[in-house]
Amino acid sequence: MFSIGELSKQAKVKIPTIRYYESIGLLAPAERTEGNQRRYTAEGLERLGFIKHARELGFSVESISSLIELQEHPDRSCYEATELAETQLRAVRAKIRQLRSLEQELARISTGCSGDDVSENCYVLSALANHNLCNKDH
Amino acid sequence: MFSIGELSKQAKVKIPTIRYYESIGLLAPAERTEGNQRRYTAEGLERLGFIKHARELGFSVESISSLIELQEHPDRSCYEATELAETQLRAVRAKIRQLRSLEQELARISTGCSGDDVSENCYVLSALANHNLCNKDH
DNA sequence: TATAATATCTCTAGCGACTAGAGGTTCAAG
DNA sequence: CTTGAACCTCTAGTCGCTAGAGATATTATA
Ligand SMILES: [Zn+2]
Ligand SMILES: [Zn+2]
Ligand SMILES: [Zn+2]
Ligand SMILES: [Zn+2]
Repeated sequence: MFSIGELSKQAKVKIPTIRYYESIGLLAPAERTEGNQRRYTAEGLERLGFIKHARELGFSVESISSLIELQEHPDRSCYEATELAETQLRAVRAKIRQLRSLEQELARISTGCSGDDVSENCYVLSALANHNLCNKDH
Repeated sequence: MFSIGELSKQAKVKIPTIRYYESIGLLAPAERTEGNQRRYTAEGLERLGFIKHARELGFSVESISSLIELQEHPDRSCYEATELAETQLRAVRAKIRQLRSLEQELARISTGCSGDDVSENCYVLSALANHNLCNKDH
C-alpha cells in the first residue's frame, strides 16, 4: 500500500491528474486511510500505467474507459478493442496528412521573406492574408 | 455595411466565433446600428479572412494578435512575423515527428490482433498495458 | 401600418484533459 | 510531541471555440 505521491512517482503521472482520473471514473476510487488519504496497490499502478500508455498513444479518455471495461471482462470478444485501435490509427494518419499539408505551406511562407524588410512588403503577412497564394487545401 | 450573418457566410466563420474574436480583442469592435447590431465593411471581412487563414495554418490566437499588430504598422520591421512563422513551422514538424512515431506503434498494435479473440488474449490490450512491447519512445 | 418570421443581442455554461492555487488536515521522522 | 512534508477538497483557469436561453431588432409580407 503506497500513497498517491509514490504512485505519481512510479507511474510518472502528476498527482492532480491521478485525482482527476478518479473523479471522472477512469480509475476506481482508491482505498483510504483512517485520515482519508488514498492508498494504492500494485494493481492501481498497473491500471494507471495502462491509462498513461493509452493516453500517450492518443486515445481519448472515453476510449480508454471502454478498453478498461473490456480488460475487466477477459471472456468478452476483443472486437471493440481492435476497432478502437484502428480508429485511432486512422485519426493519427489523417492528422499527419493535414499537418504535412500545413508544413508545405508554412515552409513556403517562411522562406518567402528573410525578415529584414518592412511589414508592408512582407511575404509572410501577405501570404497569410491571401489563401490564393497557397498551393494546397488545408 | 453588412450584418454579422453576412460576414459569417462570406468568411465561412461561425457567428459565435466572430463575436468571440471581438471579445478577446482579436477583431476590433464592430460598428453598431441604432438597435445595437454589428455592421461590417469589406475591411472587416479582410481582417477576419486573415485570422481564419492563420488559424487554419495553426497559429495561436496570441501569435495572430502580434501579426495583426505588425500589419497595422506597415513601416515596422517584419522580423517578428518571420520568427513567428518559423516557430510555427518548427512546431508543426515536431508534431509530425511525434505523430509518426505514434503511427508506427499503433499500426503494429492494430495488426497484432484480428479482433476475433477474447479480451484476455488480445494483443491490443496487452500492448497497451505494456510499453515494453513498443519499439520507440513516444 | 401591423404582424410575423428571421436575425441578432448579451450572458452563461460546456467541451477535453488537465493544471494551479487556497485553505485546511494527516502522516512520518526525529 | 513537535515539526514539516505530504495530503485532502474545492474552485477556477487554460485554449479556442460552441451551444443555449431569453430578450430585442430588423425585414418581408399582408
Ligand atoms: Zn517579412
Ligand atoms: Zn492557405
Ligand atoms: Zn484482440
Ligand atoms: Zn509504448
